[in-house]
Amino acid sequence: MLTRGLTSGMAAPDGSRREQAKRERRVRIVNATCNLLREVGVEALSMKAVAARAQVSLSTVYNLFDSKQSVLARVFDQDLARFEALVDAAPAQDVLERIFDALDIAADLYAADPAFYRATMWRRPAGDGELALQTTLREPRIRFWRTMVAAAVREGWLRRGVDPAVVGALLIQISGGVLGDWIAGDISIQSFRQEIKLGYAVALLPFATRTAAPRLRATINRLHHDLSAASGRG
Amino acid sequence: MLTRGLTSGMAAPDGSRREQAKRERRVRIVNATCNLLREVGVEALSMKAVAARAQVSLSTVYNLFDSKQSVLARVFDQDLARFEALVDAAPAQDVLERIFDALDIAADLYAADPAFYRATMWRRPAGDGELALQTTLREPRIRFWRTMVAAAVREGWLRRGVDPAVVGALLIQISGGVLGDWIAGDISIQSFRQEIKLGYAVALLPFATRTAAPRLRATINRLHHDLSAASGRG
DNA sequence: CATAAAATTGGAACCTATTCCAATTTTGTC
DNA sequence: GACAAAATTGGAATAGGTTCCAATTTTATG
Repeated sequence: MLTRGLTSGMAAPDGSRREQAKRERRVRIVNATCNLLREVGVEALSMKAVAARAQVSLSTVYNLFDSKQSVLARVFDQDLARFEALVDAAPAQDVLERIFDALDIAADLYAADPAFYRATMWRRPAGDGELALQTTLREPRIRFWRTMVAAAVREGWLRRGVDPAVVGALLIQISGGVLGDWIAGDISIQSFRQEIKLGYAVALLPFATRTAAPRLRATINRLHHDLSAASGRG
Repeated sequence: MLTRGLTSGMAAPDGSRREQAKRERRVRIVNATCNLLREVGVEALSMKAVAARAQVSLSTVYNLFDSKQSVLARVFDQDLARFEALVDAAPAQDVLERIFDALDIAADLYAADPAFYRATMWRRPAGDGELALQTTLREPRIRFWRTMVAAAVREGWLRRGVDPAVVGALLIQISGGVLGDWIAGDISIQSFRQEIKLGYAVALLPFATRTAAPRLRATINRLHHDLSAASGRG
């Protein structure tokens, strides 16, 4: 004991083979979860299957993660990071445009991999254990939209004095609601795209400056018209 | 077989002692579920406990209901019926007022029995089985709000040509989002009341007639101010 | 009342998530 | 290479939801 170095009592340093091996196992587990999610959905996703796919024992999964939930949380983190990278890479003229581009990017992702997102974003029918996920998903996404709103205020699209937290919360509520409709199978990805943009335009309008308001009003009128036509036919 | 009456092969008629006994058992099961929900929350709600409380065997529960989920669905139905009755009974001057009264009534219900609503409305952290509930809850609630919007159009608060389905969907999305925040514990019931009203006012404003718009704008300004002050302090 | 259909019941059985433990393997350090 | 700490592993054990079944009770009908 007397001769132990500074790391005594702590885990081995990050660079150690041991920690690296753990990291790799965690990655394998998260990837396995991703893939299984796509293949069988959340409902049928068992920890045993995850362990097998990751070539790791069930015990190890519980060693490296607290619960199924926390494995899924990593999956969501990865997905959000990917989304944010795509939004950053998009060639938008201004923040207002970037906001609506982001919605398109999200819709593209969902459309490209519906099984994954349906499985991922929401929870099962009844049972036992689905709220935390919502929360897990919500937090980092709130931060994203609050940042966007703050930027929109800075750029003069939203009035000075608008609280990014308040408007950001509104946006999240809408995106969550529309996402829920899509996941529940109530609406097509096409309607998703229209409804979420309509919702965002509506949520921003009361806080818009004279510069932004006409653009938002035009968006609202166009989307309300399109959606109305669709709901009329349906 | 030859002498059997018209009900052959079918369940006994509704008035029969048999059907009535079944109905009573179903009621006992739903009530037991309600009470247990309040006492222990969803997470700890077991079908065994429900059966015991309802003085029925576990097998009987599964005889009369498909799953835990469908028992919970009945609980939600009852709750919605109660909510609608309260809204109907509220002494509102006009539909616009009735809409915001309904939000207050909902908030009152939640405030009066947070354990029940937290347990009821959303689902658990991770686990297995929570989407259907969302859907179960959503459908009848969409109908409610669509009806309100349609009435608002009829009374001249919202412009003719506004599609109740489209605006109703927006309202549901907002209420679901704010409810989620409250259930997740992110906001107080006080903020809930403010956020949901703000959201509704925002959602209605772009579709409002000249009569309604000033009222909605005033509501938006007031609530944004209040919420902004709160978020600034927090 | 007798008999058949309909429900209820208790219990076994299966599948999950999660925890615990003892045995074993891997890694870090001397 | 030897020794100790750290992880992994397999398997048992607990709990809950759900299904299945055989035995029993209740209800409907003659």
